[in-house]
Amino acid sequence: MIDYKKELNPNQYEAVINTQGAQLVIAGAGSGKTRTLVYKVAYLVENGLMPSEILLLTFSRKASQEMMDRAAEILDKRCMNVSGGTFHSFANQVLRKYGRVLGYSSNFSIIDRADAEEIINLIRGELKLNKKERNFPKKGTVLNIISKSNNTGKSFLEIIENEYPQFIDEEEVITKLSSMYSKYKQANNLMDYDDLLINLLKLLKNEDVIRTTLSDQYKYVMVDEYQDTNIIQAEITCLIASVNQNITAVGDDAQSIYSFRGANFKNIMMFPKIFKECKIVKLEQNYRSTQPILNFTNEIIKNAKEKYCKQLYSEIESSTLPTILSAFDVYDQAKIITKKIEKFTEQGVPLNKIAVLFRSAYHSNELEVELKGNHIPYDKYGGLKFTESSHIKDLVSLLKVIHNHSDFISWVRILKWFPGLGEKTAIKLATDITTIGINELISSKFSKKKFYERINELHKLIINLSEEKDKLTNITSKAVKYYKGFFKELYDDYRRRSNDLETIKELSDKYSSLEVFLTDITLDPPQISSKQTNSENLVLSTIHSAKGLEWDIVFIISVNNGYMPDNRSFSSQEDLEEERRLFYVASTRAKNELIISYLQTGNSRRYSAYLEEDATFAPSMFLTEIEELEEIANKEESENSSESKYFHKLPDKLAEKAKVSKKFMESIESYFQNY
DNA sequence: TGACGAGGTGATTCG
DNA sequence: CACCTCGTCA
Repeated sequence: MIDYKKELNPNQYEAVINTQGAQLVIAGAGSGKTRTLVYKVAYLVENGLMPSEILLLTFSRKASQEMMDRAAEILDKRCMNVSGGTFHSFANQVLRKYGRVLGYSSNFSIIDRADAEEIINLIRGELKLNKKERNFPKKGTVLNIISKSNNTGKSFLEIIENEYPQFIDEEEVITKLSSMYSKYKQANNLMDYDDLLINLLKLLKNEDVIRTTLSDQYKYVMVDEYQDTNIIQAEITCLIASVNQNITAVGDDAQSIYSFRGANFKNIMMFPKIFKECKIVKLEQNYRSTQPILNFTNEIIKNAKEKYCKQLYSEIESSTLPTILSAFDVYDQAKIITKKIEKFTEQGVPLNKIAVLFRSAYHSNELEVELKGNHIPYDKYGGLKFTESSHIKDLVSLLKVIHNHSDFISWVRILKWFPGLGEKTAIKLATDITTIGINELISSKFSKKKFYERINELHKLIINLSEEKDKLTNITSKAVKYYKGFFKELYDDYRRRSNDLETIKELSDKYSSLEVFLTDITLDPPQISSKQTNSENLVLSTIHSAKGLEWDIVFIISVNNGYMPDNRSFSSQEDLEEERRLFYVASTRAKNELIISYLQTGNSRRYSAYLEEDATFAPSMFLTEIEELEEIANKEESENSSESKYFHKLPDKLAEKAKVSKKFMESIESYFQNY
């Protein structure tokens, strides 16, 4: 028996024991949101619900797994069997079962972003849109437009007008391309990430039997991170709860950071309107950070243009203020941060209690070099995933072809391994293979004699491996062995990459079905390449990937205009507001110490396109706009050499002289050009 | 016509 | 690091 009243504060307690009808929990950063959900799972199970009758939808698979583990710890093992996962993985489960209704067979494949881009590229080539005279959007851009339209319900025209006005004349062609893309996926039994959600919604909307069956099964529905759901997910949520209407949505409007994926925190505001008599509970006490850190984070969010009143407070006192330090440049910053980390470890702080956060994955490049040089082990989250590196995509393509012999995109990729066989020939051969069939191709008319032997050999291997019924590692091992025959020719740095091939073998070890393995690595791509990652290491992470996590000491680096906020966000107020929330999320990860660093010098070209011409490289507006900064944070200059005296902003008295100097420089430019 | 290496460039963020 | 473009060669 768990004493819920003792374990939880009054608001958390209320959120847990209220199990009838709809409930919205507005949970500020660090307010024990996860704890509340964990206890709620336990409470529901303890009070007689079958674990399978509870649906727990979370933002990442890891998050739901963790919650179930913790619930199992405080109650018992039954909590492990709660239904749950991400919206995407839930959609996958449902569609494997009922996808037939929509014309998919149950063994449909899920394509990742790279596959989707390849298909777009292919169609673009077919439509002869890749001519360089024509300034047609790149494949990634096309996919962004399509995906945004899917996830927001906005028309292509609207999106192009707002975000890509230079392509306004291409709207018609993009529409054409998009419909060909859909047809391609249908014809090949493929779904992309958006299709999973769209198709699930379609099922729930159009099929009364399926909707009723499912929503009857789930007696209680819980959705975490509701501020980061998009309109499709919100509708799915409502329909899945439509029979019993017992539902808890948890979220924080101040932490909405996924609008690029169509997330809309207005879902939170809509929720109580959709479910009548919805109870609203606010969790405002922060159990994570010290009061000085909260003073700082409250200031960040205070400047938000659209906000919903909520003032976080903490009972954790501390005399340590957040630190703001300025570094000369990225290299200087890398050195300073590394030194500080070393100092902390000397004081006995374990490395895994420290994290370095940044806006974009590549912002940590220089720091990573410095850390390696000083033998500080780290794990990096965010950015390129393991499965997105090109040698892993190679290998996975082979596995995909073994699973589905007419996977066109993967065939193209594999065929290009053969020396002398490029894009065009690969497309021709792959077309033949997937239309005529490889058996027929091999046995009869084969136009490209040159490659006959090699393709025949490859074909035999594929047939062989797709009949392999034993262990999945047998398949992956043989696939790796075959691939290694090309590997060294394909990559100069094959040594560095070669470990990853072993990792794929190890990853596949846990699986018995190739289909499940391929689905899993697409829906939940492993982040880190070295499998021996352990929790002892320092954490480097993008802010997005740090969501929901916490560390004793948090560094946020490169907090400059152009980096944080990212240069692209300067074009719209809304994007800028999201960047602010991002900075807020980053800062609220810190428990005891928050250290923010900005650069004095850098590449102002990064964002000058969006600002007035003479914009200088400057600390983030999110720092400079805080008026009481001096009182709530300590400032530190880089101790590094005399370089640190560099001014990031030209003193007024030098402005006139700077003009003279610049003019002179420009006047002599031609001499040197013609030199 | 197609393959392919060299060289430049510019980087969101995630399922 | 991945993508794009360009020049060269078969």
